[in-house]
Amino acid sequence: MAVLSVKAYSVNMGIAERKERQRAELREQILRTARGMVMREGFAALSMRKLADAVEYAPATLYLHFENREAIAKELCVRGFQDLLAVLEPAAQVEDPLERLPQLAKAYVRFGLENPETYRLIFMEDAKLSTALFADNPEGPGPRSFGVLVQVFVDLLEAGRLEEGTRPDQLAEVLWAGVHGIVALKLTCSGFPGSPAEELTQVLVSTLVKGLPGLKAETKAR
Amino acid sequence: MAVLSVKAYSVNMGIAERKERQRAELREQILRTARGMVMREGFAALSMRKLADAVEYAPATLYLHFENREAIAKELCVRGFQDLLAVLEPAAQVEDPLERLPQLAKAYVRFGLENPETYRLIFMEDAKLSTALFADNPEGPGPRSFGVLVQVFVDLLEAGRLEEGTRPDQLAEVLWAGVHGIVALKLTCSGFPGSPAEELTQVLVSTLVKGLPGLKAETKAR
DNA sequence: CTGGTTTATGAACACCGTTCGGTGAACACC
DNA sequence: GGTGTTCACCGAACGGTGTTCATAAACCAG
Repeated sequence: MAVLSVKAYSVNMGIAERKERQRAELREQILRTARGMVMREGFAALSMRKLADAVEYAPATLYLHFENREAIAKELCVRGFQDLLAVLEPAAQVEDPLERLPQLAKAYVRFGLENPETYRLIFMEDAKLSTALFADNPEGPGPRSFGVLVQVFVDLLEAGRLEEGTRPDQLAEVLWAGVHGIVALKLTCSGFPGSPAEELTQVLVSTLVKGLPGLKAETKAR
Repeated sequence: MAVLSVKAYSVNMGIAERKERQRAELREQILRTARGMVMREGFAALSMRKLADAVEYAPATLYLHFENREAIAKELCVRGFQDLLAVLEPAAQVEDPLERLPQLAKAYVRFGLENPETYRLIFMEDAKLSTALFADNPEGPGPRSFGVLVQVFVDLLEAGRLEEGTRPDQLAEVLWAGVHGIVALKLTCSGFPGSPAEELTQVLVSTLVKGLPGLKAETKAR
């Protein structure tokens, strides 16, 4: 009886494991397919029916794995953000903060321009999506990657190279706004012909660091 | 006969004028209603059917005045941009460029946060929409308002207060990216709790102008 | 083999943007 | 005044969307 029970238990577990695995596999396949469609045609072009067609299931089946379309978007959001984080990682390793800063900025902008649809999904689609990255989990990927930016200024501050009382978090947020602005404008206002994003990134960083080049504060200089 | 034809002509004109006027009025009413719906519930919630209901016409009638939904969006885009321009106008009048700069930035950010749905429509919805503001007309409202930003740095440069060879257009674009980034992040990443937008704007401007506060360039400061 | 649980689905609902053929009223001409 | 024409307007339809639900099939435990 006890033995039988153990056997049944182990068999159950094997079957349950396999089922669980298959379930996770299908979920993964759905996400992979969805990701491909979003990267190719943008999130707006991702329809549940086309997605179901692509994975060769009925549309209703998708709802056994995701609450709705937005849940898929959220998941893709998280994964896209992880990719962004991965791109930032190498730059974050640079020791000198003043060297690290332009590298981070450059990597960020490059990611945005090279993965436009992913970037749009993460940062430009819906406020509810980025919530999954920031508000939901306290130590989620969102705050963690923001921490990378903050660290630049913390390091500068701790080395006594920045004025005391300066707030690293504010500087980081401004930097973030700057690089995001560059990416967002390039992605959205394609009609406006400005300088290349790389140049702008350089100008942004160097101006943030050193201020306006050769600025004379006097009102009248003559 | 001649008189009759003149009379007919004048009557025709009167009728034609009235027709034209009524046509323009309806078009305007559609746009006003659409604008209200967008400002209240966002562009995504604007449907041709609801819009038709609101103006008390059949959906098909809307297509007698606009090619499609996107054409309405484009028109709303242009009008929203004019509002933005109007908000920027007073700040643009400030004489001292170094005083004008923070005022422009402040006005811009304020507009974005006070008119979130309008701002989203203009700058975050679709690349095709902003095309109507920039690429389409060479001296349209888009380039004109960008010129306001450029002017700040042109003035500084012409007064000899900026290093020669500095490119005002690039600085203006960076500034634009900065304020746009602040607005966009606040609108989209509402889950992320950062500093208030006004503070960020101040930090952005002062950092762009003066550089990092008290920065020491030496790698080792001890 | 039986009963119950999980998994998948077809059909439906309520929307959406857009098109098209028809209708009726206002107009122009004789 | 009668007649032909133009034109704003609309009902209905097409093909699409996200989502739900009852039904059926597959599976597995006892």
